[in-house]
Amino acid sequence: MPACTFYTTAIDYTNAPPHIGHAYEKVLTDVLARFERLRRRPVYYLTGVDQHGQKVQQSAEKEGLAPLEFAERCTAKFLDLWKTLDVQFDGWAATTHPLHKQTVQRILQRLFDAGQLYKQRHNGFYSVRQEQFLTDKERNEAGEFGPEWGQVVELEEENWYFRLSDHRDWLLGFIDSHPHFIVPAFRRTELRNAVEKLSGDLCISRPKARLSWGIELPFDSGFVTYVWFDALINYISFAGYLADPDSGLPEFRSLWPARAQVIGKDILIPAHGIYWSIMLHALGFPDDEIPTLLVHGWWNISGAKMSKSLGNTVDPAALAERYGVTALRYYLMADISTGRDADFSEERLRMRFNDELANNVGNLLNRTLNMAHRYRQGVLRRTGCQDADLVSLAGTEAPAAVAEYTKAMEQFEVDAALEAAVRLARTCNQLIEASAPWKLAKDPTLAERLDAVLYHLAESIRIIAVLLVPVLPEAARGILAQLNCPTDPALSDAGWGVLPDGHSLGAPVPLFPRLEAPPAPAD
RNA sequence: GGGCCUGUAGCUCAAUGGUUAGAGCAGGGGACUCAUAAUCCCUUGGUUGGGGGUUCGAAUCCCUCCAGGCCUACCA
Repeated sequence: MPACTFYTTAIDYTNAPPHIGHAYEKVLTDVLARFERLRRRPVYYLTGVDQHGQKVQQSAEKEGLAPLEFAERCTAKFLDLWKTLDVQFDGWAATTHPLHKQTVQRILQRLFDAGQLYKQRHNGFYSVRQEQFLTDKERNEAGEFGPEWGQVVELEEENWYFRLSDHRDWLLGFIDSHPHFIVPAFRRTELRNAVEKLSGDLCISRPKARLSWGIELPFDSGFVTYVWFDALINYISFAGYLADPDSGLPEFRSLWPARAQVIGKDILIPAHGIYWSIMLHALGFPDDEIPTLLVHGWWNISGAKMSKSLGNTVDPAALAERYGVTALRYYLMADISTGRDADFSEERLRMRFNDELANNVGNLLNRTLNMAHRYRQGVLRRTGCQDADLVSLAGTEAPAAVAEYTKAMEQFEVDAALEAAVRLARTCNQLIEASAPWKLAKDPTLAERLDAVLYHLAESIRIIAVLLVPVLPEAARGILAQLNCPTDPALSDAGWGVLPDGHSLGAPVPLFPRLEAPPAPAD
């Protein structure tokens, strides 16, 4: 076990602006990392951008920019978004970084020295316009390459290959003996079937004449390395693998293996499940240092896959602007079951925010503080009251919620974790109705019961706030501030009975103003 | 063509092969007043996509069909 919990995300390609899927993955990983911080465990969260490759080179040319300039401009959009969404990462993996290049070249040299790479001539049909080789799947019904490919020539080209298929049997055995390699489990089946059919090696280079925007092979300057040995390497290069001692990068041994590498379902096969795991194996990583891949699903737009060509992408920055970061983060974490797909809907975003945060949690805080001030000048009293409903809340329901929450978070099921927290709030609202503090306040003989109810409510809300910290860092701090509690709690503070006798509560200020639907466009 | 996933209440989802298939929201009825017209209680609603099979027992396992989604398709 490494000293530090390490999470990585896929790095985003700097060819197009971020959409809701990018935001989801980074927020999900942010929540997992913040959960570790809540537990006061060391954590390192690495995310970044993939800046090389042909599409960046082409897009840059189109706009008359140098590739780096184009990539940096797009990178800035991602960085802005992460700041907006409170995504708090520790390491930033930008593949144009010199230290990354250095590690990539060291790794390539190693594999070259170990005989894992070889050069081979390939003959095929090449589209000049699209700058790519064509395979039979590009042929149309007539068995020909259509006009969309422009001029197609038969071309012979040399390239470098990685001996992928040598490791096929190892990977099959590894998948079989490591049930937690892929989360969720059904993706593991899918991967195994794909590996069974694996044949052939992996082309890892492009001749510079065709693609110059990349990292040069250290043993053959006529080529740059293609995406796999560039982008995938970020997970270890920025974690300090093969780095010089004075590089300023983290100590690799303290991070590796990652607790989970968070990726989308589209890049499990073949990129991460096959190429990446075999790359690690070929580099000499033992089986217990091949990290878990946490494979998340997609946000679809009314059932359809989101894509630029359909024009149905969702801009996360605009959503954050319209509804606030709290509502957006909550929705992204609550309304999808980790690993599965979900339908994105602004209506559901508003609904879940209003029902669960405004009406349930927010209003609970608000009414509790109001009653405490109205009946007790905001001062809590710990009493010896042993009424069954209160004993049950303190001894059973609150601890059960914390336990359920913790278990769910450890299994990356953020939606289930949030549900546990929200259910505790619902229990508190029920307690208020059942105990009717406004009636207790009228009867001096029930003063002790009133104090006990108010104390139990405040304690429960405090615990709920602690549980909400990873998903809603700002809002949780807001709740704790109104309770006059420290705003950087640990998970251990979610135990019962932290508030002392005589504790003064702050003034109630609505934290989750209800969201209204935007006016219908007048078209 | 090969593979994987999904199909359960109007919606979003739960249910190690084991009581009468549950919860939130929405809908209907009622209560309360501390509160962000919030909350609380009661309630309507299901041939678990269809059809076979295994079992004392199936939403769950097997076969098959239907619908939707995704990956992959001798590979540079």
